[in-house]
Amino acid sequence: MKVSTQVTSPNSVIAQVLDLGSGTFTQQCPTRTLLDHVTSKWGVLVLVALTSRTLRWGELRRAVDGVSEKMLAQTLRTLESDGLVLREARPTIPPRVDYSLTDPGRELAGHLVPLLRWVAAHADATSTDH
Amino acid sequence: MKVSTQVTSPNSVIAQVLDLGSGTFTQQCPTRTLLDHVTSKWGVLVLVALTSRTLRWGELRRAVDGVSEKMLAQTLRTLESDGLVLREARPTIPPRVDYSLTDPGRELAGHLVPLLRWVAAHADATSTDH
DNA sequence: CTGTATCCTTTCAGATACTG
DNA sequence: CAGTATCTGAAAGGATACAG
Repeated sequence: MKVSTQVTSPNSVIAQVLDLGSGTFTQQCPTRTLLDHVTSKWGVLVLVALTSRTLRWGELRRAVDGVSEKMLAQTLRTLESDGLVLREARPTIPPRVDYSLTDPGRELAGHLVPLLRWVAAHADATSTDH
Repeated sequence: MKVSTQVTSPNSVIAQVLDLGSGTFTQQCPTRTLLDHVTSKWGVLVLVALTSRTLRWGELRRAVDGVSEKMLAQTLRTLESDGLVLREARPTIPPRVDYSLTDPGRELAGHLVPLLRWVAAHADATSTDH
C-alpha cells in the first residue's frame, strides 16, 4: 500500500492544462511532430505571411526575411504534407507557383497571429530587463 | 506616385498582417530571438506545463516528457532571462527549486494553450491525409 | 521564375559522469 | 534533489551551382 507522491502519469500536467486525455504530448505522440512543424523557425513566419493572401514563391522568399531557398522549400513541403498549405503550380513559361492556406491552415494561423503580436509587443521589454 | 507590385520593404507582408511597423520580424529584429525562444521545442511545453501551477525541477522534468536534464536547464535559463519564468531556490537540504510563470509569462502562455489544443485536435487528421 | 542537389559549417541534443 | 561539465553524433542551416 504505497502512497507515492507521484500517482499520476508522466505528463499529466500538460494534458490537464489542455483538458485532454493523459498521454497527449508525450514523446511518441503525433501531436509532438505537428507541434514541431508549426512552431518551427520558418513555419510560423510562412503561415503568418500567407494569412494576408496567396503568395508566389518569390514573394514568400521576400516576405520571410532571411530564409534560404533550401529551408523555404523544406518548410513548404512539410506544411503542405501536413495539409496546412496548398501548392498550385501553373505549367506556364516562366513557371508560376501559388501558395495559400488551406482551411485548417487558416484556422491555425488565426492562433499564431495574436501570439506574434504579443511577442512583438514584449520583445523590447524582455531583452532589456536581464 | 509609383504603383509598382513591389513598393514596400522586404518583409512588409508579415508586418502588415500583424498591424505593425514595417521592419518587424526581419532577421535582425529582437522579436525573432524571443520568437525562437517561446516557440522552441521544449520552451512551449515548459510554459504550458507551468500554466497549471508552480512546479519543482523534478515535476517539470516529468511533466515535459522526453526532455533531458541539459535541455530543461538550458530552456529554463533562457525563459528566465526573458522574464517569462521565475526561479526560486530555497537553501534547504535537500535543495528545492520552484519554477513559476511571471505575469508576462502567464500572458504568453494564454496564447499558447489554444494553439496546443488546436494542434492536439488536428494531429490525427493532418498525419493521415498525405 | 521556381525550384533541386551538393557540400560544408554550425548548432542542437542525448548520454554519461560528476558536484553541492 | 537539483543541477553542471564534457564529449560525441545527429540535425539544422547556409552557400553555391545547376536544372526545368
